[in-house]
Amino acid sequence: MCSSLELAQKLLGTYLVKSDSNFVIAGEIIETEAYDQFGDEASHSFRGKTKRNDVMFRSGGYLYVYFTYGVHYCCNVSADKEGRGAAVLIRGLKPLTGIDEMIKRRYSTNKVTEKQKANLVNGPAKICQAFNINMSNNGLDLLTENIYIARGNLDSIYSIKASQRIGISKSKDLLWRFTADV
DNA sequence: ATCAAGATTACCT
DNA sequence: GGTAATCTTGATA
Repeated sequence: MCSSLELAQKLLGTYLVKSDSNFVIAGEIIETEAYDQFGDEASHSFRGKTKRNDVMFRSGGYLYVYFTYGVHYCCNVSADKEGRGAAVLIRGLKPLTGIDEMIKRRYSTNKVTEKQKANLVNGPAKICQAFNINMSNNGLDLLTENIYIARGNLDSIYSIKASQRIGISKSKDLLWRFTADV
């Protein structure tokens, strides 16, 4: 598996999919951030392996879920090789399938304003809420389980824009946030 | 044992 | 633009 920097860009345009018993929900990944063990003080893995960040140190393709601010879950895809603490935070999606289900989970109603619709999955914790991803999914193998990444329509190639990562205080200068521009 | 900070969000002015 | 909500982790003693 490639580095987190590389993976963060490769994931743009792919689909994050979760199949539950009665439905499938999916969104196209349009915003990501790379985190790495070395040279990146903002990374959970910067000070080495712990119980919490263990999944970051696995080889690429595992789901790393963490709980933060006492409220929110965020999900990442582990990157790089075994022993290297690297991952990509999924920050933004374009809703594709199972939108009603996402709305229900986010707003516990099926009637929403345009504004709410626009804010459905445009943040890492919002995605976890809409997909019902939590610590029980931490360490899940994205190759064999009910949450996975699907290759999208290759026609939809965006220009990739790099920028500063959101919500961090250290290593702010790194341009490791990637967005898909139409 | 204690404590500060946190890869966020929603709601307020 | 500011802030409360809310709790776990990791660092320090």
